[in-house]
Amino acid sequence: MSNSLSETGKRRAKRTFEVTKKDEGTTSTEPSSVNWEEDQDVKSNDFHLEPKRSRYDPNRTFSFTKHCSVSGDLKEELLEPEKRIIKNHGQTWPSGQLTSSNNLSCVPENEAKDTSYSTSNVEPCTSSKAEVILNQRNVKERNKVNRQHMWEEQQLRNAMAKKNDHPDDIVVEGSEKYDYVFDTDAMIDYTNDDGDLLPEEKLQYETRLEEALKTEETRILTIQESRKLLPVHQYRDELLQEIKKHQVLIIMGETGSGKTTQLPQYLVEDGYTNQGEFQIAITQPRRVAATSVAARVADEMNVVLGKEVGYQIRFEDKTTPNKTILKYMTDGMLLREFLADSKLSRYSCIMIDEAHERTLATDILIGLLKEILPQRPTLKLLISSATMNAKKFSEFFDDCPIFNVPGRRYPVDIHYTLQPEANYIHAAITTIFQIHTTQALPGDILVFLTGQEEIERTKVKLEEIMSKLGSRTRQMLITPIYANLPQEQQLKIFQKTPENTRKVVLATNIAETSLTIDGIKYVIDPGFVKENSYIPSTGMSQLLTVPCSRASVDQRAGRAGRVGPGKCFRIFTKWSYSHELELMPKPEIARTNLSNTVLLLLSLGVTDLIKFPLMDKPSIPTLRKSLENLYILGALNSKGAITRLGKMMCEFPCEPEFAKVLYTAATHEKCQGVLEECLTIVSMLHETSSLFIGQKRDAAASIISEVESDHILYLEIFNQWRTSKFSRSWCQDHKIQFKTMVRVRNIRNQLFRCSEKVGLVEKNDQARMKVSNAAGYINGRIVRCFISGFPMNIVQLGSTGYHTMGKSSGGLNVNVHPSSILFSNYKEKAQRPSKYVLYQQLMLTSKEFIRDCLAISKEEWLIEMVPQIFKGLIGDKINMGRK
DNA sequence: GAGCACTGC
Repeated sequence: MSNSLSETGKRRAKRTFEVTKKDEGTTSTEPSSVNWEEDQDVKSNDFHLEPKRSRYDPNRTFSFTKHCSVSGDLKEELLEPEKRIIKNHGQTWPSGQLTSSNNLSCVPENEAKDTSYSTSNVEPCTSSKAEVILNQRNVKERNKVNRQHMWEEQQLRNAMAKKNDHPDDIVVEGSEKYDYVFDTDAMIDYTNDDGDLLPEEKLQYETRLEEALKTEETRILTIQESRKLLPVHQYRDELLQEIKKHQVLIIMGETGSGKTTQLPQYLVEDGYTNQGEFQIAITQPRRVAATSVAARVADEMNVVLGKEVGYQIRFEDKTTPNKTILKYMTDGMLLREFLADSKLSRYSCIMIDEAHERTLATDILIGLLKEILPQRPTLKLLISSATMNAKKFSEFFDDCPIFNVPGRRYPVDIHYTLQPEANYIHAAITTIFQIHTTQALPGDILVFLTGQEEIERTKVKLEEIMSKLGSRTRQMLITPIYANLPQEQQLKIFQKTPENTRKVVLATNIAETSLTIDGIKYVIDPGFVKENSYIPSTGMSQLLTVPCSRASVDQRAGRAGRVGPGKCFRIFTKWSYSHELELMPKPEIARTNLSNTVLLLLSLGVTDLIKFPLMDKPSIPTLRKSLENLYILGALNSKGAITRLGKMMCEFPCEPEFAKVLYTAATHEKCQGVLEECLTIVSMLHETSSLFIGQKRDAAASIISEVESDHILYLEIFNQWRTSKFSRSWCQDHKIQFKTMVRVRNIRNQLFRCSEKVGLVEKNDQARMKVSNAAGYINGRIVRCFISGFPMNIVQLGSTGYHTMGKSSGGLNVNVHPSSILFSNYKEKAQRPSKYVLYQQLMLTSKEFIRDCLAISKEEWLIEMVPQIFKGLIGDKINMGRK
């Protein structure tokens, strides 16, 4: 085993050298280099590229250049191995938290000097399976089992002593020994070549190793054992005591501490479920987290998923009544449970996980929970949060205690640019090539960009440069990832990187929290993010590129340290990090439309919205706008109290505007009988951003030749798909994402069941018998239903194009987005623009765009459906025209 | 003639 390892090491070392040499003189095709400053707080442990003199100067800066000029510092590195190890050792692992998964940290300090040299020079991620397994063993056991290992160490010590005797032996430039020292894997090679093992000793060694491996594997597979290895384990009793003492406890812990999986089990063991009488709920901001964690905990507890341990997310309830004691769920799901049981009486304990992410649902949940705590003195509340805002949570819950559980992560070196870079994409590309040409494989690169367009552009640039470089560098696998990328292409990032290739992942902040990519060693972070915010005065959203918060860039950096020590290159200055960046991202509640939330709170009996406890209060204009919207929809009466219609809207898992559309479709005398159609359109509208593969118009043309609105196109798409028996091939033929359509179908089914529950289906069926169902009539009725749901989203054609209506937001000029069917109808087919258009989204990107548009062909429908708004508006206009 | 970050019920 060691032999093959050393062979690889040798080969790799050789290769690295050659590439470095060959690359000289290719500067013309290369972008210029970026200068980097290293973070003062975190010292570099194995970065070979700094100038020699400043090696241990914490304030140093260095230039990170493409050409791997191997200078004297390499020698120094070799001569001072212990210094290196000690630095490594004390880096990020809090003392007392040393665990067996890192072979550096688990060695006691005095032992580290002697033993770690060999292991520290074998990158954990390049090791063979056996190495990996052995590395997970704690050191005492390792020494006991493997005397051969000690022998190896002795050989290494001897080797080092020899080297120190003749320091001048190490000549770097052009030396034959160069590749020997350049790649640290070669150290293993030395041990074995120098070894004079007798054949029987060798055999003995190998048999022992085999045995050790086997027992090790079984040990690792023992779930109960591995549970004990998690950092949270040693705090078990202390935690349970604190929970007993206090009603609310903030758990401050980083990823990898095991709190999400272990803490709920401790609570069960401590009797909080009282033999199945009570449940414990653990909320997560994302569905995948809820399902995957539940599966793992079921495994650990050795029960069937869905019985004692289950999960509940939208469209999927994997719990068993009277049996499930641990329930993992999305935060939105628990929020909706308040509607059925406002005391949450079936739970003895609720854990809000990842609360620092501050999703809207989390914020509302903890507000509601704070209110019911006095009424439920036995209810325990655990809030788990990252370090940065644990204190804020504690203050919110009347200074409740904070319990710190350290995490488990590898160290990540942070590098900053010396000056701000004007073009961060250019700088990112340069950095990618700096890493690619100078750093050993394996070690994939993750680059954080802001959006789809930027990612695609960067991908093209990278491919251009790679084709110019040709065979002079190693292969590069460029994989984009963003939420709207079709599923099949998304899966590419999880494929194993081929031999002698470096994977470069170009990602949006989907890679920040939502998904984890193995093998990432380098992170490049320009420090920007696209942020959506809501402007209540116009009802418009804007999507702006803004600097990330410090919490976000730290989270991104952490992505480099999941499999082993990593490096993060930030394309902004250290000064900017500490002076310009916000500490935390803006919570969702401060930048979103709150109609839905306000309606929910009102239906739960919260009448004073201003006094409702929230960590960050939404702005008064946002609240006022929400109340106004709800009043126009008829969800509130003139006194601000919730109406029957409002209560019904709450039942629907969608925006109240959509619920109003469905209500109108089933009940309004002018447009009854189109509930089916409206259910389809409403469901489709939830998923339009990831519906098409490629251009929307191409897909549209293959489905329907003439269509007057996006809404009718969506209806047609779903109907044709249904006719094809929901087939995958139909989707492929028409460039539609199958996965998205499946989601649409799920949403539609759920909304249908909901409509059934509140009696809308029955009313609709009765009406349907009486009215004409010719296509033209149906379309007119659909338009009217949407007018009643979105009376504020209607624009009027004026001399300068479309502008918004209404008293407060009137007069804002907007553009039909080029992705809309209306755009091509007007511009390409030269159809006469409709005088009024209803839109689903008004968003400011490069211009004010309206998306998903519905042409309103008859002015009188406006007055007919929402007279309280349009009688005045349209009447006024006519009068003004006469003057 | 643009180019939408990410979640959730």
